[in-house]
Amino acid sequence: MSADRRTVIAAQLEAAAGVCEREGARLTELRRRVLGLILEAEGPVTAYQLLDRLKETRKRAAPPTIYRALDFLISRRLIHKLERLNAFVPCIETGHEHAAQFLICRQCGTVIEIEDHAAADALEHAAEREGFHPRRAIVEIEGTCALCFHP
Amino acid sequence: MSADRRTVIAAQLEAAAGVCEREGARLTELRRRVLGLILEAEGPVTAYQLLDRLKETRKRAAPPTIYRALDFLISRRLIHKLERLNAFVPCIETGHEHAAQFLICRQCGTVIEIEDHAAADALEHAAEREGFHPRRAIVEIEGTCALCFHP
DNA sequence: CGGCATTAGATATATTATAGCGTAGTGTAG
DNA sequence: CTACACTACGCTATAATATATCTAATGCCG
Repeated sequence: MSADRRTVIAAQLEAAAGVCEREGARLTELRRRVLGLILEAEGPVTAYQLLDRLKETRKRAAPPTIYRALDFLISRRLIHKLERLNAFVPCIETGHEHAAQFLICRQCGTVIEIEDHAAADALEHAAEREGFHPRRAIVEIEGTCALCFHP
Repeated sequence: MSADRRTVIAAQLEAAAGVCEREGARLTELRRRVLGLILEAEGPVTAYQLLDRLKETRKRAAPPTIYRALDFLISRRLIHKLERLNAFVPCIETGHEHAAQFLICRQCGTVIEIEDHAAADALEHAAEREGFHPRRAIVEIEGTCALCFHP
């Protein structure tokens, strides 16, 4: 990993620590380490991939270790779960409520997070027209990314 | 189950048979039975729930039996998979390509399928602005349905 | 009928996720 | 400072979801 990338990740971890502190949540060593592993990953990473990596430095880690850390990080909006992939990625907008939408490339597996308010609003209105009170929208669009697309 | 409901389900099965025949796909006895079980269910139903029900009449059914039938039904657009729930529901618009969006009530578990073109278009445009070529959008909105909502 | 493709049976195993209970650390009211 | 409540974590087991692989049966088409 480049020095630049390490610096960026360190800054993201500090930002996460700030978010947690302001909200009275404890970003423990374990949780910070798991968040670090997700930030280091090049793309979506599964719970058991994280577990394998975590075990390199924390031999006694078991599935609940990872799932509890993931639950915490999701509850603090520091990461997202991609339901389609059963995998996890960092939030682009650390620690804030935001409308998240994901573009998943079927060729290369790359995932791009976007935040499109027009689409989010349209979905909210569509739900409300049914008398439904939306709390969270899962939006995962599968297709081909710009780099993989050859017409 | 009411006689009315049985009639409706029989009609839905016939419609599915028609769709398959027109497309040269084989709605075998097994696949028809699994689709029937999904139509009979009051709400989303998991693969293993289906397997248990299927076993009542087909003792030798095993997980691959169900998963293969589900894959077929999804490929023919006769059912949807809800990624958030790992569960399956019938399509409202049997056998046609359509923009499907789901409203999932956290209180009662009811799932409502809607088809909102404004939201679907907004998502498509958002994806295309990233140079992405969307093929399928997974949209599952969690919240509270009209019946469960008490302000 | 014979050959090919599709479907289904059968067994095993992989992958993803949670339950339940005990222990240790942390903050805090008394 | 200490007893209590609370949270986090360790640990073991197990549940729930899904797929791989090989073989047998079935249907289709020439």
